[in-house]
Amino acid sequence: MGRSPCCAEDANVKKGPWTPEEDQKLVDYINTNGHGSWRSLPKQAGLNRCGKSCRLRWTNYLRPDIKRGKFTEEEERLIINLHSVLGNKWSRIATHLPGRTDNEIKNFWNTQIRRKLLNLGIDPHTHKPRTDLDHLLNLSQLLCVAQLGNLMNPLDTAFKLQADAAELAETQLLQNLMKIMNTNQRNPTPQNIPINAGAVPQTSSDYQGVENPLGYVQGGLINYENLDIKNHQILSNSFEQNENQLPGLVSISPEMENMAETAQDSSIYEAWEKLLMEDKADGGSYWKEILE
DNA sequence: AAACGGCTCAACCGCGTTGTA
DNA sequence: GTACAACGCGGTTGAGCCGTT
Repeated sequence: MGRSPCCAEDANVKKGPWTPEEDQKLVDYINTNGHGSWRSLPKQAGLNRCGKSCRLRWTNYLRPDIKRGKFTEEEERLIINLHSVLGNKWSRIATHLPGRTDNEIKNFWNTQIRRKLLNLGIDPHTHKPRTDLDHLLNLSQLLCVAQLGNLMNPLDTAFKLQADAAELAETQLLQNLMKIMNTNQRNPTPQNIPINAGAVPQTSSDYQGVENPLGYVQGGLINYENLDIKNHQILSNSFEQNENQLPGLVSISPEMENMAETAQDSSIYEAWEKLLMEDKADGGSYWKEILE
């Protein structure tokens, strides 16, 4: 079934940034009459805009309960946790952050959180450690530093921190490999399919506990706060606590999950090969020992 | 001071969903 | 059950701001 494009009947409707006068008209009208039908609102409010544009302006900017200013750390944690469960369901995420709009959260995610996670070696889509080659380029740099660090005074904290980061990256890679090995050894049976694969929680009780951001972060998701490489605050204890608890919490369709798994597997093998080559070139036996 | 590039965020676009006749 | 209108959502765009060269 086709649908006519929004405002197609009136090609002369204004687009682009709203003026203060337009804002005032919209606010005055909604305060007096409520928004009612967005389609008919612009005409009644004396605005040369389409209803969609009015709705967006109101919900994302003019609504009185909009919270302005920077996101707090608490909000940031909550967004990450909710995103790990809900994916890009920005409006669903926004319902848990009073005063924040889906658009605002989406922008915040795309411009800041996403980059932060990438820098920490975490895939922002899966919330799992990255295993792509770009990341491995950084990894090999870290490995060099780590090896240097071993030669230096162990009390040299800057080197030690970077060495910790390298070790963390290595362990995460190893963990992924182990996972793949385990998966490949078993025949895929329906019991092996995660119960929640492809399912998006429909009620708040479906992600009970997620709204307790601290509990969730400490319990399952990588505690990226403690991995804040930028601020040199890697806490190896917290990693030890979490290293066996990297849950597949992202809800994607089974087909997508299979695709992602396959793609991830091949890049992990490539990464693995690269690390072995490097290890061999260094005459080391680190990975051999781990495997044994 | 000017040019440039990166970043932010308001706004738009297109599609899926829902409601109604 | 079908057709259509309206709404809502997520992805994308682009103007403007800001820092760097």
